[in-house]
Amino acid sequence: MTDTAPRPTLEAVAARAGVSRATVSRVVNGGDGVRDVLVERVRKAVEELGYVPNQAARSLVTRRHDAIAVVVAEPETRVFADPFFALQLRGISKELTAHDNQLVLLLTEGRDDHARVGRYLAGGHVDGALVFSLHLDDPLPELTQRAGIPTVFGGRPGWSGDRRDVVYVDSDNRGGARDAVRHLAGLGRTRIAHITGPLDQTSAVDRLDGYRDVMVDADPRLIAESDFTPAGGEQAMRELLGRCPDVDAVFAANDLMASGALRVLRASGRRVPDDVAVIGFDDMRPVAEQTDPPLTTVRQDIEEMGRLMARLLLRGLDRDAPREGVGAPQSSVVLPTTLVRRGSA
Amino acid sequence: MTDTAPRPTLEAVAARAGVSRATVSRVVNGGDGVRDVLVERVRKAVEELGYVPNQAARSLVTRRHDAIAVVVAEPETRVFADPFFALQLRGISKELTAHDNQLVLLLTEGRDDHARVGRYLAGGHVDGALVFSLHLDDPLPELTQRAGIPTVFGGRPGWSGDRRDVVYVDSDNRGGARDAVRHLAGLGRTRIAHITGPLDQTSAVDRLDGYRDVMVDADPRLIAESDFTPAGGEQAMRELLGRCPDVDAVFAANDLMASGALRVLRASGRRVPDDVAVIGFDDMRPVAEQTDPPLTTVRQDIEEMGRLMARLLLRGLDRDAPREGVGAPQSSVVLPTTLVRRGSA
DNA sequence: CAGCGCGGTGAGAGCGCTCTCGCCCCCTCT
DNA sequence: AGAGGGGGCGAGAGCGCTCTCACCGCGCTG
Repeated sequence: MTDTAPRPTLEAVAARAGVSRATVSRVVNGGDGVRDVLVERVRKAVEELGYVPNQAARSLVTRRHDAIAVVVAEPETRVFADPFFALQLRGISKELTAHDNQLVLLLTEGRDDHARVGRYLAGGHVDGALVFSLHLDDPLPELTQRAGIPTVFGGRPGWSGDRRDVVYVDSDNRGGARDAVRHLAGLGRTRIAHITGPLDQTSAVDRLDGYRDVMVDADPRLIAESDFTPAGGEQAMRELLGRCPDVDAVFAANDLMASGALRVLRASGRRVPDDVAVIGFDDMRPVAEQTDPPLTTVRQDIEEMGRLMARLLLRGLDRDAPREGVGAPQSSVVLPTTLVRRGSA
Repeated sequence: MTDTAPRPTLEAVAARAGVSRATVSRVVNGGDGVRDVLVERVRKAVEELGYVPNQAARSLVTRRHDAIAVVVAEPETRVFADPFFALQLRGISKELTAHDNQLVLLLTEGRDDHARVGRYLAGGHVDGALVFSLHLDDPLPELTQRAGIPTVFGGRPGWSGDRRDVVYVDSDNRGGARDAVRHLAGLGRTRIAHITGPLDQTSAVDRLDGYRDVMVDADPRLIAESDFTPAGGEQAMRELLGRCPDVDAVFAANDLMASGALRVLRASGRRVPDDVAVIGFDDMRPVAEQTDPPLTTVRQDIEEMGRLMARLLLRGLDRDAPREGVGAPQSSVVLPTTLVRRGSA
């Protein structure tokens, strides 16, 4: 933990190369309009001195930071504790890195933190924000809006229905759910139950809608509201079994709940998929592949979602484009899902 | 995505409050040595104008950034895809937030990225770094060292043996492993096998060492080298069963491998824990609780590790302390582990 | 051959903030 | 009551960079 040596400045490089600061600056930022001889000389000086531009000084004048905030609200840290978020983050990171942007991670817990995040975003530390806020009543979207900072959401924000300028990236939750339920129907199942996620999250709502799209007049008793956890899945499955002992298929809104359902089904003496077919959602490998039988599920390309979010945001920033294009809203993207067949259905 | 309105500057606040820039600055930074009347007036002006300090300008002169880099190397993104890393990140985030520091996340993939990270760290964007680099040959430690930036490692770095000034936070992998194996021995098991992680990671090595501490002259055939994945665990378990059909206990270096081993054991007709007792490591809930039977395992307080890393680093930065304390190496911390008994042993 | 244009370069003015000084005023001490 | 001291405040000099603008010299045109 040694103290850092005094870092060389532009001035120093200029002196060594025998040119002006302006020229060094030009070279460092691309070198257009500078004779090759000088470019070479400056490069050499930079190399020898180990010069690295001071980002603070640069930002001060350019008003750019080449940094993007990724905001994750506490409720999401559940999501965050599963690979879902990690993969998304990885996608984001890859894309940002490719464009020389830094990733500033903001995790929030509760109300106070929202204020803090708002202050941070408004503080002009970052050029844009990627926000994970899948809850209906989340204040985050409002917040970034007010901070006047370009934002792309991960997952459809709950209140976005009426706002045209909200940009988000989401999986086709509804379509994926439809595929799953259709697959079950195609298997000849008729008593198809659904275990929902928490209905204050758009993803859960959309999956339920997809289920309803296919099961147009489903017995309402075939729907059990749950919470995306394995324990919740067990609980919901027990309820379903109690209400409708004749259920012959279950579509759970995520793999975790499906795994819980699987256990309950087995404990009840039912065979999967023979007596009851089961489909999950997410394709969380560690879970889906380890269940018995392995879980048939709906896969979404999570890493791609992250990458896309970043891409959309950066494009929206549109830094080198004609002025009028700046901050122009991109349109949202909904990524397709695919059904992954394993043993459970 | 509206363009940001021109943000008010210190100057503007000063004008509105009828004081000098210096006074506003004083108030914004704590307000010592300013009369209450003025403090109040400035506060009001700040409020009305919605003033937020420009961090770039501030950093330019203070040479502080109140930002910490968290560096995760690609090989770790495996780890990263499990809750382990997410939790650690959460701990880090909490601690940093509490001290008004930002978290800049750097994920690296391959050699090129190392250069990039090196440049970034050297670029003076952050005040310190938290590095996850558990591999024996990892260049990252070297890198932060050269960048002259205070660093705390997550997990004992491979080459740290001879370096006194390396600070890290780790779990007591060796002790935890000892506890696990002792527990198995206490159960009366004598043919206790060990499935290792990849031995280029210190955590895997340490767990193996712990195993050996107890099984002083263990049959070498009872040790199978693996890779921390479920598939690897299956493979290793098959090998073990082939070599030593009489094995009556298995200590796997993580839960994922233990879950794989469990499956193989069951497939081989053995009963767990009756015929073969199994213990994992990590206490990755989603895995450990879902196996059949639920996995007995060694828990580490992951979030606390993260928090501790951040705390150690911030303390090392020691910004407000007497000059001589700055950058003083803190000592490393090794967190205790606890055995969590479930059904498998 | 004068004049124009243009690519290439340097000088210098900030960007918004912190921090050191020095000034002023008021309070205390003798 | 005068001198000395100290707390409170403002002036101003940068921090390291970018960017505009003016300048210089060249080759070209008329």
